[in-house]
Amino acid sequence: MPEPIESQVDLADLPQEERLSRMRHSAAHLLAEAMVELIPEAELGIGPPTATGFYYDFRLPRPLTQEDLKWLRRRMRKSIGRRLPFEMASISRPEAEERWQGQPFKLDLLADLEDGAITQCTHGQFTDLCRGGHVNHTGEISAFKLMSIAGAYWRGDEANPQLQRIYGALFETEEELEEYEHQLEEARKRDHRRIGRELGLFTFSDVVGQGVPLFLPKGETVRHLMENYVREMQERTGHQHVWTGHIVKGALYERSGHREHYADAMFPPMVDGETEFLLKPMNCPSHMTLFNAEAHSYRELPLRYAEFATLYRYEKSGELSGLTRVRSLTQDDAHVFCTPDQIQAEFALALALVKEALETYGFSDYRVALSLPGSDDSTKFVDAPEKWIQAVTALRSAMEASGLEFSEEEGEAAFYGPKADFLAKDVLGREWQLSTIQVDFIQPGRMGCVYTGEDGKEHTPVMLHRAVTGSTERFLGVLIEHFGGAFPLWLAPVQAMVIPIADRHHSYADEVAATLRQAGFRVEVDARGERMNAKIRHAQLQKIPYMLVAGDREAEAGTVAVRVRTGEDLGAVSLTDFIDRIKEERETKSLLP
RNA sequence: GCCUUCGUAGCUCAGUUGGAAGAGCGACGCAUUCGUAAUGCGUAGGUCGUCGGUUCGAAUCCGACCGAAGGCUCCA
Repeated sequence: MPEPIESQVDLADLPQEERLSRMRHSAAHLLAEAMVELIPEAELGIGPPTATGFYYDFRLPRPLTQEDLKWLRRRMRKSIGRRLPFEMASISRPEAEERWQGQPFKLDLLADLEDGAITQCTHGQFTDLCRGGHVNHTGEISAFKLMSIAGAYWRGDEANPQLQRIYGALFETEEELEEYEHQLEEARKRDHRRIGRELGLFTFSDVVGQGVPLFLPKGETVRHLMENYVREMQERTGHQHVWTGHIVKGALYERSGHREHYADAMFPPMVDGETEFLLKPMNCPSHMTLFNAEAHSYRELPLRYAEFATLYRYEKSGELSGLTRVRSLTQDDAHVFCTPDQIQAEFALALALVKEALETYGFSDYRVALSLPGSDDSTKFVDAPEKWIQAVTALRSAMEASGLEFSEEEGEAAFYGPKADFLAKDVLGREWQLSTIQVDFIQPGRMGCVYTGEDGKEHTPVMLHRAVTGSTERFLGVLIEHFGGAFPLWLAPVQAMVIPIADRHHSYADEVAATLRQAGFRVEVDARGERMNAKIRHAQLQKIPYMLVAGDREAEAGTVAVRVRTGEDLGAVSLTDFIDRIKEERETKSLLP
């Protein structure tokens, strides 16, 4: 017989996170209950809480519809109204196996549980295998909504059956739920794919192929500015830029070890007689080849190679998404060859670059995840225990020296070494992995990289991999959403729109534009046969930082009437004063307006 | 790659039970020459994603393929 476990809690005493998590998990139980009623042959997977709600996975004889979601929600609400207690009980393995006979996923879960640690949870007529964490009764479940239906593999493994997952959102109050839906709506409005089209930045075409973004002139302008910024930063910090082409012999990646680990993610080879070429999916082997082209002394180290390289990765078709997940990407990649003693200083330098860049772009809120090798999976990581210890120790002490907060994540390292990944929060609070710094004790040895040390003997350098913005495409996608398309002046593809009020002001408008261009600004004149109001509206929608209205008064006085895209009206400003203002903004990379 | 949904004009979207392809915005033309978020009138623009099938007849029903979105998985 199941043995009851007392689990009364006073919800008000719990921290909000815990309270929400209990409500969300409990709601998942109601969903499963409702599903079993709707489709009795449903096979149940798992139903955990998530950051915004919960989900439950089911194997079903038919696809779910939107109508089903409505029905399920109504059924769940009914259970809430009944204020049914959630009763936890301990249960023996034979009893559990008996109860979940015909529920293959529950039996699968059961197999992983220790005897004596098997518990179930019952509310009303429904009992689920469950480790606990509920509210006291169904009436304590608050505002929720069933959001979407998605496919998900059992235990997240492609080799397992695919289940249907229902996602729900749950918050403590209706207002918070609405707020969450509002946030989703805001995110949709800021979607970089939508803004990219509206602002004429980039496009995709099935004629060219999946996952290859095509940049229109305005989008290319922004890309170029982003790259220039990193290039300038790299030059001033002792990096040397290199260039290594687009294809590489397959054999090089066999030697480096990449082919073994990433074969699935490379495009199929091009074959020329006996030789296979691959589209370059990463730069490290090319940069190590460059390193090997010359003899190196310890006096030259650290040697920092940087490249803006277009890489090609065969992402599976279902993984592609706008600019954030593409098949052709440009990496602001750098490889630093150094001695073990220099790791800490080089890491600090890389960190300084990353910090500066993230802050310049207005990502003031970011955290660092230290990705370490897992203890169990020997195939995923190169087997060289003492080198891993060395690399992890170096990275950890460098992180500690930096004073930045960081978390450690097991099993997330690259095959050749640990990584420090930078996760930045955008204005909507979403987290994006952007920059990365990695320590590599493995590849330089494999590739035969050596330098002559002070002792006159050959030594293998350590290599740091580092990307400031990661992929330009991805970073741009994130930036578009972060700024909602309203780029700061230094990045804006069009920095000012001159708006002549009537045709007779065109020549003055052209003069104004010419003067600004002379000062190095990107300016357009709206010479359409439209009214001034329409031109202002157009410039506003294009998120152009400054609108310069040019009419009789301005032409007379040699001024422009400046409207900022925030709506602020600066009134008549002399052209030289205006240029001073935007020069200042450009030089400081100001985040205003 | 897999699951679900979707694909109609440059964009956003209507299009009833299978019976003559529509609107708004944008583009273009003409008129208007205007003071801080949409001037008026007109014109052009579609092999209804592609291919095949069912049918007297397909945007509509069926199949395959291509592409997109949301997930799962992965990310040097």
